Amino acid sequence: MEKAYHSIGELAEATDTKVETVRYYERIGILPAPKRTSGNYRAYSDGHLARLSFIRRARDLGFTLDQVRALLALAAQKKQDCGTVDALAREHLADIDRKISDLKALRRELSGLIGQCKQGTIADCRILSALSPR
Amino acid sequence: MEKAYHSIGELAEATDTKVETVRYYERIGILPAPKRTSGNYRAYSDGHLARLSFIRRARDLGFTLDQVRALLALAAQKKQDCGTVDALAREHLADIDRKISDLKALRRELSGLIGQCKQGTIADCRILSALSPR
DNA sequence: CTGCACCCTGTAGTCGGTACAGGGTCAACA
DNA sequence: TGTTGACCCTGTACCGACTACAGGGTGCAG
Repeated sequence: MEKAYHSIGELAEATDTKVETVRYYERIGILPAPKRTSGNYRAYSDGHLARLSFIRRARDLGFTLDQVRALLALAAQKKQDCGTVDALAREHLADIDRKISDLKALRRELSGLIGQCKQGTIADCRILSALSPR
Repeated sequence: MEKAYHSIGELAEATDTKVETVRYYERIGILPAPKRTSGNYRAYSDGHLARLSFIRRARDLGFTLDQVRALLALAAQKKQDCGTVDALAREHLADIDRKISDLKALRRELSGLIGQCKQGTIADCRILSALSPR
Protein backbone atom coordinates (compact mmCIF):
# COMPACT_ATOMS: atom_id res chain seq x y z
CA MET A 1 0.00 0.00 0.00
CA GLU A 2 1.02 3.54 -0.62
CA LYS A 3 1.14 6.36 1.81
CA ALA A 4 -2.33 7.52 2.73
CA TYR A 5 -1.83 11.25 2.53
CA HIS A 6 0.60 13.71 1.01
CA SER A 7 1.52 17.21 2.13
CA ILE A 8 1.34 20.03 -0.36
CA GLY A 9 5.12 20.09 -0.58
CA GLU A 10 5.28 16.40 -1.48
CA LEU A 11 2.57 16.83 -4.09
CA ALA A 12 4.38 19.81 -5.54
CA GLU A 13 7.69 18.00 -5.71
CA ALA A 14 6.17 14.86 -7.21
CA THR A 15 4.57 16.84 -10.03
CA ASP A 16 7.25 19.49 -10.51
CA THR A 17 4.88 22.25 -9.49
CA LYS A 18 5.34 25.15 -7.09
CA VAL A 19 3.42 24.97 -3.84
CA GLU A 20 1.73 28.27 -4.65
CA THR A 21 0.58 26.87 -7.95
CA VAL A 22 -1.05 23.88 -6.25
CA ARG A 23 -2.96 26.26 -3.99
CA TYR A 24 -3.82 28.35 -7.05
CA TYR A 25 -5.31 25.29 -8.76
CA GLU A 26 -7.45 24.71 -5.71
CA ARG A 27 -8.57 28.33 -5.68
CA ILE A 28 -9.68 28.25 -9.31
CA GLY A 29 -11.43 24.95 -8.74
CA ILE A 30 -9.47 22.66 -11.03
CA LEU A 31 -8.04 20.63 -8.14
CA PRO A 32 -10.54 19.75 -5.39
CA ALA A 33 -9.88 21.00 -1.87
CA PRO A 34 -8.39 18.16 0.19
CA LYS A 35 -9.04 17.23 3.80
CA ARG A 36 -7.10 19.03 6.49
CA THR A 37 -4.96 17.68 9.32
CA SER A 38 -5.54 18.76 12.90
CA GLY A 39 -2.95 21.47 12.32
CA ASN A 40 -4.86 22.72 9.26
CA TYR A 41 -2.37 21.33 6.76
CA ARG A 42 -3.75 20.10 3.44
CA ALA A 43 -3.77 16.28 3.25
CA TYR A 44 -3.92 15.02 -0.32
CA SER A 45 -5.03 11.58 -1.44
CA ASP A 46 -3.53 9.58 -4.32
CA GLY A 47 -6.53 10.72 -6.35
CA HIS A 48 -5.40 14.29 -5.93
CA LEU A 49 -1.91 13.30 -6.98
CA ALA A 50 -3.24 11.61 -10.11
CA ARG A 51 -5.40 14.57 -11.01
CA LEU A 52 -2.59 17.06 -10.51
CA SER A 53 -0.25 14.90 -12.61
CA PHE A 54 -2.82 14.89 -15.38
CA ILE A 55 -3.20 18.65 -15.19
CA ARG A 56 0.53 19.28 -15.28
CA ARG A 57 1.15 16.90 -18.12
CA ALA A 58 -1.62 18.48 -20.18
CA ARG A 59 -0.25 21.95 -19.37
CA ASP A 60 3.20 20.81 -20.47
CA LEU A 61 1.65 19.72 -23.73
CA GLY A 62 0.41 23.27 -24.12
CA PHE A 63 -3.27 22.85 -23.30
CA THR A 64 -4.83 25.85 -21.57
CA LEU A 65 -6.44 25.32 -18.18
CA ASP A 66 -9.84 25.58 -19.84
CA GLN A 67 -8.89 22.80 -22.23
CA VAL A 68 -7.62 20.76 -19.29
CA ARG A 69 -10.96 21.26 -17.57
CA ALA A 70 -12.67 19.97 -20.70
CA LEU A 71 -10.38 16.93 -20.86
CA LEU A 72 -10.98 16.15 -17.21
CA ALA A 73 -14.73 16.41 -17.70
CA LEU A 74 -14.52 14.01 -20.65
CA ALA A 75 -12.32 11.61 -18.78
CA ALA A 76 -14.92 11.46 -16.03
CA GLN A 77 -17.64 10.23 -18.39
CA LYS A 78 -16.33 6.83 -19.23
CA LYS A 79 -19.16 5.85 -21.55
CA GLN A 80 -18.73 8.56 -24.08
CA ASP A 81 -16.70 7.85 -27.19
CA CYS A 82 -13.34 9.46 -27.42
CA GLY A 83 -13.93 11.30 -30.69
CA THR A 84 -14.37 14.48 -28.69
CA VAL A 85 -10.99 14.03 -27.04
CA ASP A 86 -9.42 13.35 -30.41
CA ALA A 87 -11.01 16.48 -31.87
CA LEU A 88 -9.75 18.58 -28.99
CA ALA A 89 -6.24 17.27 -29.50
CA ARG A 90 -6.38 17.84 -33.27
CA GLU A 91 -7.54 21.39 -32.77
CA HIS A 92 -4.66 21.92 -30.42
CA LEU A 93 -2.24 20.41 -32.92
CA ALA A 94 -3.41 22.90 -35.54
CA ASP A 95 -2.68 25.71 -33.07
CA ILE A 96 0.82 24.37 -32.58
CA ASP A 97 1.43 24.20 -36.31
CA ARG A 98 0.33 27.80 -36.66
CA LYS A 99 2.68 28.87 -33.89
CA ILE A 100 5.60 26.98 -35.40
CA SER A 101 5.14 28.53 -38.81
CA ASP A 102 4.73 32.01 -37.31
CA LEU A 103 7.95 31.57 -35.39
CA LYS A 104 9.76 30.28 -38.45
CA ALA A 105 8.72 33.33 -40.47
CA LEU A 106 9.88 35.52 -37.62
CA ARG A 107 13.15 33.66 -37.44
CA ARG A 108 13.81 34.16 -41.14
CA GLU A 109 13.10 37.86 -40.86
CA LEU A 110 15.23 38.37 -37.79
CA SER A 111 18.17 36.29 -38.93
CA GLY A 112 18.22 38.25 -42.16
CA LEU A 113 18.85 41.36 -40.10
CA ILE A 114 21.56 39.93 -37.92
CA GLY A 115 25.15 40.09 -38.99
CA GLN A 116 24.61 42.95 -41.39
CA CYS A 117 26.11 45.59 -39.12
CA LYS A 118 29.82 45.18 -38.61
CA GLN A 119 31.67 47.85 -36.72
CA GLY A 120 29.16 50.44 -37.87
CA THR A 121 27.60 53.10 -35.72
CA ILE A 122 24.01 53.25 -34.63
CA ALA A 123 23.40 55.91 -37.25
CA ASP A 124 23.55 53.32 -40.02
CA CYS A 125 22.69 50.15 -38.17
CA ARG A 126 20.61 47.95 -40.44
CA ILE A 127 18.65 46.38 -37.64
CA LEU A 128 17.50 49.72 -36.34
CA SER A 129 16.66 51.00 -39.79
CA ALA A 130 14.69 47.85 -40.52
CA LEU A 131 12.66 48.55 -37.42
CA SER A 132 12.10 52.19 -38.31
CA PRO A 133 9.00 53.29 -40.18
CA ARG A 134 9.24 52.85 -43.89
CA MET B 1 4.59 68.95 -45.91
CA GLU B 2 2.73 66.43 -43.90
CA LYS B 3 -0.10 67.02 -41.54
CA ALA B 4 1.09 68.70 -38.37
CA TYR B 5 -0.77 66.61 -35.82
CA HIS B 6 -2.53 63.28 -35.59
CA SER B 7 -5.38 62.19 -33.35
CA ILE B 8 -4.99 59.03 -31.31
CA GLY B 9 -7.38 57.24 -33.66
CA GLU B 10 -5.29 58.15 -36.70
CA LEU B 11 -2.11 57.03 -34.97
CA ALA B 12 -3.74 53.78 -33.96
CA GLU B 13 -5.01 53.05 -37.44
CA ALA B 14 -1.70 53.94 -39.09
CA THR B 15 0.18 51.50 -36.87
CA ASP B 16 -2.47 48.81 -36.54
CA THR B 17 -2.75 49.35 -32.82
CA LYS B 18 -5.79 49.72 -30.59
CA VAL B 19 -6.45 53.17 -29.18
CA GLU B 20 -6.34 51.75 -25.65
CA THR B 21 -2.94 50.27 -26.39
CA VAL B 22 -1.56 53.64 -27.49
CA ARG B 23 -2.74 55.16 -24.21
CA TYR B 24 -1.25 52.17 -22.39
CA TYR B 25 2.14 52.83 -24.02
CA GLU B 26 1.95 56.40 -22.78
CA ARG B 27 1.05 55.25 -19.28
CA ILE B 28 4.03 52.90 -19.05
CA GLY B 29 6.29 55.60 -20.46
CA ILE B 30 7.41 53.99 -23.70
CA LEU B 31 5.63 56.57 -25.85
CA PRO B 32 6.00 60.20 -24.67
CA ALA B 33 2.86 62.12 -23.72
CA PRO B 34 1.90 64.39 -26.63
CA LYS B 35 0.54 67.95 -26.53
CA ARG B 36 -3.17 68.42 -26.04
CA THR B 37 -5.70 70.37 -28.11
CA SER B 38 -8.00 72.93 -26.50
CA GLY B 39 -10.54 70.14 -26.12
CA ASN B 40 -7.96 67.98 -24.29
CA TYR B 41 -7.47 65.59 -27.19
CA ARG B 42 -3.99 64.12 -27.67
CA ALA B 43 -2.17 65.72 -30.62
CA TYR B 44 0.67 63.53 -31.90
CA SER B 45 3.61 64.68 -34.01
CA ASP B 46 5.25 62.68 -36.80
CA GLY B 47 7.96 61.84 -34.28
CA HIS B 48 5.38 60.07 -32.16
CA LEU B 49 4.15 58.22 -35.21
CA ALA B 50 7.68 57.08 -36.04
CA ARG B 51 8.33 55.94 -32.49
CA LEU B 52 5.06 54.03 -32.29
CA SER B 53 5.77 52.37 -35.64
CA PHE B 54 9.15 51.29 -34.34
CA ILE B 55 7.61 49.90 -31.17
CA ARG B 56 4.94 47.97 -33.04
CA ARG B 57 7.34 46.54 -35.57
CA ALA B 58 9.71 45.39 -32.84
CA ARG B 59 6.78 43.87 -30.92
CA ASP B 60 5.71 42.04 -34.10
CA LEU B 61 9.21 40.63 -34.25
CA GLY B 62 8.61 39.27 -30.77
CA PHE B 63 10.74 41.65 -28.72
CA THR B 64 9.37 42.33 -25.25
CA LEU B 65 8.57 45.90 -24.29
CA ASP B 66 11.71 45.95 -22.15
CA GLN B 67 13.80 44.93 -25.13
CA VAL B 68 12.06 47.59 -27.20
CA ARG B 69 12.97 50.15 -24.55
CA ALA B 70 16.59 49.03 -24.79
CA LEU B 71 16.56 49.26 -28.58
CA LEU B 72 15.05 52.74 -28.43
CA ALA B 73 17.67 53.85 -25.93
CA LEU B 74 20.43 52.51 -28.19
CA ALA B 75 18.93 54.12 -31.25
CA ALA B 76 19.01 57.45 -29.45
CA GLN B 77 22.79 57.30 -28.92
CA LYS B 78 24.02 57.68 -32.45
CA LYS B 79 27.71 57.45 -31.61
CA GLN B 80 27.68 54.04 -30.05
CA ASP B 81 28.55 51.05 -32.18
CA CYS B 82 25.77 48.72 -33.11
CA GLY B 83 27.30 45.55 -31.72
CA THR B 84 24.96 45.88 -28.76
CA VAL B 85 21.93 45.95 -31.03
CA ASP B 86 23.24 42.95 -32.90
CA ALA B 87 23.79 41.07 -29.62
CA LEU B 88 20.26 41.85 -28.49
CA ALA B 89 18.86 40.55 -31.75
CA ARG B 90 20.99 37.40 -31.61
CA GLU B 91 19.84 36.69 -28.09
CA HIS B 92 16.28 37.06 -29.25
CA LEU B 93 16.92 34.74 -32.17
CA ALA B 94 18.20 32.10 -29.77
CA ASP B 95 14.96 32.43 -27.78
CA ILE B 96 12.95 31.91 -30.93
CA ASP B 97 14.97 28.83 -31.84
CA ARG B 98 14.34 27.38 -28.40
CA LYS B 99 10.62 27.99 -28.75
CA ILE B 100 10.52 26.41 -32.20
CA SER B 101 12.26 23.26 -31.06
CA ASP B 102 10.07 22.99 -27.97
CA LEU B 103 6.98 23.29 -30.13
CA LYS B 104 8.29 20.69 -32.56
CA ALA B 105 8.88 18.21 -29.75
CA LEU B 106 5.39 18.91 -28.51
CA ARG B 107 3.98 18.46 -31.97
CA ARG B 108 5.63 15.07 -32.35
CA GLU B 109 4.32 13.93 -29.01
CA LEU B 110 0.79 15.14 -29.61
CA SER B 111 0.51 13.91 -33.19
CA GLY B 112 1.66 10.50 -32.04
CA LEU B 113 -1.36 10.39 -29.77
CA ILE B 114 -3.90 11.51 -32.33
CA GLY B 115 -5.62 8.97 -34.47
CA GLN B 116 -4.91 6.12 -32.10
CA CYS B 117 -8.42 6.02 -30.69
CA LYS B 118 -10.97 4.89 -33.21
CA GLN B 119 -14.53 4.30 -32.05
CA GLY B 120 -13.25 3.39 -28.61
CA THR B 121 -14.72 4.57 -25.38
CA ILE B 122 -13.13 6.99 -22.96
CA ALA B 123 -12.19 4.06 -20.78
CA ASP B 124 -9.43 3.06 -23.15
CA CYS B 125 -8.69 6.34 -24.89
CA ARG B 126 -4.97 6.55 -25.54
CA ILE B 127 -4.84 10.31 -25.32
CA LEU B 128 -6.30 10.33 -21.86
CA SER B 129 -4.07 7.51 -20.70
CA ALA B 130 -1.03 9.25 -22.13
CA LEU B 131 -1.95 12.25 -20.04
CA SER B 132 -2.56 10.21 -16.95
CA PRO B 133 0.14 9.70 -14.37
CA ARG B 134 2.51 6.93 -15.23
C1' DC C 1 13.49 24.63 24.25
C1' DT C 2 15.16 26.49 20.36
C1' DG C 3 15.83 26.56 15.64
C1' DC C 4 14.36 25.52 11.29
C1' DA C 5 11.67 23.69 7.53
C1' DC C 6 7.45 23.57 6.33
C1' DC C 7 2.61 25.07 6.22
C1' DC C 8 -1.37 28.67 6.48
C1' DT C 9 -4.16 32.97 4.57
C1' DG C 10 -4.43 37.01 2.02
C1' DT C 11 -3.00 40.28 -1.13
C1' DA C 12 -0.43 42.31 -4.82
C1' DG C 13 2.52 41.97 -8.75
C1' DT C 14 3.98 40.04 -13.45
C1' DC C 15 3.26 40.87 -19.00
C1' DG C 16 0.91 43.08 -22.60
C1' DG C 17 -2.67 44.52 -23.25
C1' DT C 18 -8.33 44.66 -23.38
C1' DA C 19 -12.88 46.16 -21.83
C1' DC C 20 -15.81 48.78 -19.93
C1' DA C 21 -18.36 52.90 -17.41
C1' DG C 22 -19.46 57.38 -17.40
C1' DG C 23 -18.63 61.27 -19.24
C1' DG C 24 -16.80 65.37 -22.83
C1' DT C 25 -15.94 67.25 -27.85
C1' DC C 26 -16.75 68.13 -32.50
C1' DA C 27 -18.45 68.11 -37.19
C1' DA C 28 -22.24 67.26 -40.24
C1' DC C 29 -26.82 67.35 -41.45
C1' DA C 30 -31.96 68.63 -40.93
C1' DT D 1 -30.32 75.88 -33.92
C1' DG D 2 -30.63 71.19 -32.39
C1' DT D 3 -29.33 66.73 -32.41
C1' DT D 4 -27.22 62.74 -33.85
C1' DG D 5 -23.15 59.96 -33.93
C1' DA D 6 -18.28 59.30 -34.16
C1' DC D 7 -14.70 60.18 -31.78
C1' DC D 8 -12.12 61.35 -27.51
C1' DC D 9 -11.24 61.62 -22.17
C1' DT D 10 -10.13 59.37 -17.32
C1' DG D 11 -10.21 55.64 -14.31
C1' DT D 12 -10.65 51.12 -13.04
C1' DA D 13 -11.08 46.27 -13.46
C1' DC D 14 -10.14 42.15 -15.97
C1' DC D 15 -7.59 38.27 -18.76
C1' DG D 16 -4.24 33.74 -18.11
C1' DA D 17 -1.33 31.31 -15.43
C1' DC D 18 0.99 31.87 -12.26
C1' DT D 19 4.63 34.12 -8.70
C1' DA D 20 6.02 36.60 -4.62
C1' DC D 21 5.64 38.30 -0.60
C1' DA D 22 4.04 39.50 4.48
C1' DG D 23 2.85 37.94 8.69
C1' DG D 24 1.77 34.39 11.07
C1' DG D 25 1.14 28.98 12.78
C1' DT D 26 2.89 23.85 13.07
C1' DG D 27 5.91 20.08 13.74
C1' DC D 28 10.01 17.76 14.54
C1' DA D 29 15.11 17.13 15.52
C1' DG D 30 18.87 18.12 18.37
